[in-house]
Amino acid sequence: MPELPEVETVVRALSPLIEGRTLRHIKRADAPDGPKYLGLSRAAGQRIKTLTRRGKFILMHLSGGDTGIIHLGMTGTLSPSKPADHIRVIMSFSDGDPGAIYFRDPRRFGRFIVTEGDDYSMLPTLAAMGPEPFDPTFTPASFAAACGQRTTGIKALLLSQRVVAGLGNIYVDEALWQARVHPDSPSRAIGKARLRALHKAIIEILTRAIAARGTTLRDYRQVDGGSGGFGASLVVYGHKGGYCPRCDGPFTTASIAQRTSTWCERCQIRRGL
DNA sequence: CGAGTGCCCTGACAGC
DNA sequence: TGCTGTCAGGGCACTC
Repeated sequence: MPELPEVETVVRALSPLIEGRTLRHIKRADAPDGPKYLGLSRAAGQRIKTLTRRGKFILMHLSGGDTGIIHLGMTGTLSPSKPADHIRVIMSFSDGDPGAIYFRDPRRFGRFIVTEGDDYSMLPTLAAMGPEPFDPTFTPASFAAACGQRTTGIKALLLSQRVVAGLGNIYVDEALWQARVHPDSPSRAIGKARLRALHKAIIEILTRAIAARGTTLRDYRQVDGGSGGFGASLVVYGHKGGYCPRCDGPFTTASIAQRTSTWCERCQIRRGL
């Protein structure tokens, strides 16, 4: 559930708490390392230089040159106060306050991997990640070029992270509605005008969602436990059975790209324009 | 290599 | 009340 705005909100809150501090211990709380939890012990003794975000991944840049990579999955949270249950990783610090950061993840979709240097090969999605939506290289022209090469439906393409980083099910549906593009449009069949509109909608919606500190549906929480404020601004996501505020057409809900999708069949078109 | 499918996992919720 | 069944979905392994 955490998508780019939620992860960005977490990074902004967490950075001042941990940047510049040295990790004393870092360990799994409930089980030995598995494929989703690798190399944690490498990070012990290293200082966290900076905390950044790439798509939905959180990157801890360590003084020894290694990188701690955290993905919150569906239900992951990072918190300075100790959760009651489902703690997966504990990072403790040599001194200072807070004394530790807890990674909680009830549904176990999250990951926490410490790599040597910046070797992302064990995380293929991160390794093949498209441009950040706010990066100057993400332009209408570059977006159109990337879409023009693919036969996949636009929703599947956006969820793949390869054309632009950070979108998940919520913001994809919102951006497609705003740009009047059908989620099942073959990406190369979308006309220039709507591709341009979609590029703009992606940036606009993510900007607004970050300003609202993300969307809280069920699980996502800010570092301080608070909820995100973007939920009231959602037009299509979660509005199954509702009506389009633009044309009054009934919303359609069905599975597209293995995700529950809601759209307006009347004003979101499949090809052209 | 691109495209499509199944799986992981557990809490929330609906229905009986 | 308490049980059962369904749903939520990001990323990855796997197949064709």
